[in-house]
Amino acid sequence: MNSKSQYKTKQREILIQYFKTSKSEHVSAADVCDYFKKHGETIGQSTVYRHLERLVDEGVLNKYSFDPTAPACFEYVGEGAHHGGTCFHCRCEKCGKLIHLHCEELEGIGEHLLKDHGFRLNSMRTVLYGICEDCADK
Amino acid sequence: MNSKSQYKTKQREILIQYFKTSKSEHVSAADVCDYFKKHGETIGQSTVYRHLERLVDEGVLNKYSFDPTAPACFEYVGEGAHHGGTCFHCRCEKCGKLIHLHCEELEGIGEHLLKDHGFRLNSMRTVLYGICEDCADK
DNA sequence: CTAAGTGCAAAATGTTTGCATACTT
DNA sequence: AAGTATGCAAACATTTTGCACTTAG
Repeated sequence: MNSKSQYKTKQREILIQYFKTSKSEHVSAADVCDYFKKHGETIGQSTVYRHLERLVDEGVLNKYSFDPTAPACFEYVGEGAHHGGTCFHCRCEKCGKLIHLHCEELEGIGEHLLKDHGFRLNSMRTVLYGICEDCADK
Repeated sequence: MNSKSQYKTKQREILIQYFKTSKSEHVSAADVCDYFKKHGETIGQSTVYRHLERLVDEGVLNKYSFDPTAPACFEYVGEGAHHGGTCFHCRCEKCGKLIHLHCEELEGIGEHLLKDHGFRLNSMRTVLYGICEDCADK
């Protein structure tokens, strides 16, 4: 967690601002690029990746990488309020939909794993696979 | 989970045999290719990927990926129902160790997900990531 | 004979890197 | 001026796809 010294640049400011105001929990590097374009600003993808990586290091963002195929996504977790608890992701094996879950009952399994199995769950990185409601109906 | 009809080909036989006898829990697509080469057999990478994907669908293999950068790994989990209850896998992010869990408490989350979130969990395919006891001590 | 499987090479995807230029301090 | 940051394009690594050929049934 080494927040290296850095300059205050336009790109960094906009990028952080975007995450702060973004409600989406699944922001990808491409999303960031699009956002800049839409607002008449420019940013190179390398810059995006470099910032994202650093912000994850700094603990400002969480990174979720599930599938090597799909793009990784990022979520703002900086000093703000945000969900106090663990966050889980469910991936539908049929349609590929990603579901973001904040659920108290699920949080219990983290504690359970630690107490009974000595395993410190990283919910950030864990994905629960299965079939979503929509696909199950078919 | 549709085990489509398929022909019995040399490639498929060797591939399955390899997984059955392989103790390694992290076999990548590249590993499979290497194995074939070492044994004087040939297999195209496309064929490898196509088989792997299908075998995962069939529940013969378990697939997990940590990093979008790194290759996905596969593990043989057998064809039959084997272990009676739900079986979860925990993967240590540090040492890569894979822990097999049979735990009633964890089985509850499958039901919970279905009831409260309409999500039909496939524990076969799900991997819980985190830090194992040994690594946490350091 | 037909449908499925195979292999090669090319394409697609997501991410990283090299390097010359521009910006912060 | 010194040290970062940026952006483009090229490089990378893994996985997927198009297509002609082969093989199992």
